[in-house]
Amino acid sequence: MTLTLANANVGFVIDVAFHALAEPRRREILRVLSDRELAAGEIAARFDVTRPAISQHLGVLREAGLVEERRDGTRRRYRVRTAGLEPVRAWLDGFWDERLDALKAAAEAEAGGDDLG
Amino acid sequence: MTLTLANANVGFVIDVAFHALAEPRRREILRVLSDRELAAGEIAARFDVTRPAISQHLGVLREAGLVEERRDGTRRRYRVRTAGLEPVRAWLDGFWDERLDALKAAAEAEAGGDDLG
DNA sequence: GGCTAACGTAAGCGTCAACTAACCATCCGG
DNA sequence: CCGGATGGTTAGTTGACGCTTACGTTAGCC
Repeated sequence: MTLTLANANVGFVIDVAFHALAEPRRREILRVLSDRELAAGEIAARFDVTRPAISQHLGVLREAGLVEERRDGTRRRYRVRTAGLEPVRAWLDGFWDERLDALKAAAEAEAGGDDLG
Repeated sequence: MTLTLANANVGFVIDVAFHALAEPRRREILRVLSDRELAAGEIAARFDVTRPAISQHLGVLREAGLVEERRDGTRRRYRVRTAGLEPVRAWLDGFWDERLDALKAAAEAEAGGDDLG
């Protein structure tokens, strides 16, 4: 309601994704999981922080749809969910397109609109 | 020094960029600036928060290399700096490539390595 | 059933970030 | 020079976040 943009539904997903990616540790977790599936303890073993900290990070990544959880006995294997990165890429692409369109329109307007052919 | 990764120099730039983009208000500022150049007051007039808040956001965006400042009398016109978004895109692309390479290698290894030709 | 391993969760704590209010700096017209 | 306009800066507050310690939960094994 604050702005005129329709950021009621779409903006939330993008916000969660960017928020999750803003933390360097979470990006490193994604990098570690990029090529293989690992259990929570195996992930935590690669960092200096305690295991609960990693668990909380995994929870944030899971809420953002960036990782997927698969239960295997007492283990919980985590794997990257590629679809979760699409909102971010879509935001970047949309930004680019919007900008290019505006620049092209501005160039045409400045030239008088007779340089199309 | 915390990890074995060489995130001393490159990681900092990416961190600053992601941190700047993590704030929804700053992403909206970039959207507003995507098609036109605006002064600080004109930007602030489009939001509910006070001008100092916008000024601080603009400072963060400037430090992250996402916007450019151009002085014009007492006015300060701000414009999007496209190059600032490249580290983010590079991170996403690098993540994709790394992941695809690992998956391809895993598939070849699982097949026995004789399915190359 | 008891024991251990693997994990998530809750409470508490220190730190950082976003916001507001008040202040300071710069530029321009009279 | 003076007054208003534009806008960055500082001090202080509030809320969120990441981390640790302690505890609860589930699965497998004897």
